[in-house]
Amino acid sequence: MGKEEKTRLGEQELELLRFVTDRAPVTARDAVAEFGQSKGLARTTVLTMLERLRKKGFLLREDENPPAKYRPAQAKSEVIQGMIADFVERTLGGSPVPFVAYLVQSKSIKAEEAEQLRALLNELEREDAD
Amino acid sequence: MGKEEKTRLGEQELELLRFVTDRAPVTARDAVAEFGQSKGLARTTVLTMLERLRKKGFLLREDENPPAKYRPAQAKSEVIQGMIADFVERTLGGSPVPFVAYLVQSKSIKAEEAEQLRALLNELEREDAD
DNA sequence: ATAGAGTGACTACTGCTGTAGACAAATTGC
DNA sequence: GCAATTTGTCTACAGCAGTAGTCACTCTAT
Repeated sequence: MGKEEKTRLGEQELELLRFVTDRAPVTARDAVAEFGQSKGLARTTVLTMLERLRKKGFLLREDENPPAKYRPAQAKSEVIQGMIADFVERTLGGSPVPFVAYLVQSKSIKAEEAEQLRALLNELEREDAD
Repeated sequence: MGKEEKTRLGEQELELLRFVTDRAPVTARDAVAEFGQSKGLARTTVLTMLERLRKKGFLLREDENPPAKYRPAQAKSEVIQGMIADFVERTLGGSPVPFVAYLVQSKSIKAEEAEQLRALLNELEREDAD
């Protein structure tokens, strides 16, 4: 995720990126009508953000025929994982422990996720034993 | 964390806040000498950021006698958990699933971290059993 | 042919973040 | 007493994020 390492996304840009990632492919009009309207943003505000995201490399635009269609430059999961990696590195100093502590204390981890984490830890234990 | 809901912190501000949170109480001179120098920042840059963080309510300053000492307005864990909560809400739409997926895929957990994670999961298990 | 609708580019503004010099006042060392 | 050092405030700039109006062009409906 080279581009993201060079630029930062603002709050609103992030949410627009997620919107497009969830709904791709999206026309500007779609984004204006749904994303923009739900946030009370002017048409040109949404257009500007789409263009900035495209210029930053987070969105791609297919515009052989109007209306142009936008989609994320990376698969949805990559977009999200890049953001998480970024957050963990910049805010938590690289350690995921405080994040898990938060999830445990806020009781937002469900049994399935806890199970996945246990499986991961077991696998790491096996690898360390090798 | 009412203040943080009103303002956002930039990257550098965040790291300075973490530095002060880790080392409290900290004089401006400490911050300039350690934080600033490690990042190649001018003295007045660090001073400005300290003052902005104080004005935003993230730092408190005891200045009955020079040199003033800075400390976080909230306990370290609260600062961190507030940021995580913020991130989960804004970037992950409230769901911990993408973070768990990130942990599973990143394979970057250190042994010490794995141990701490195990303890957290054990705690979760105990709570679920109650 | 023309009005209306849709589209995308251009432009511009505010406040914030990151950055840092200049300055005055207080303190310290000689 | 004075120079040097330390401290904190004031000020200012560039670039970015968020915001949005205007305009020209294309397409559509009449």
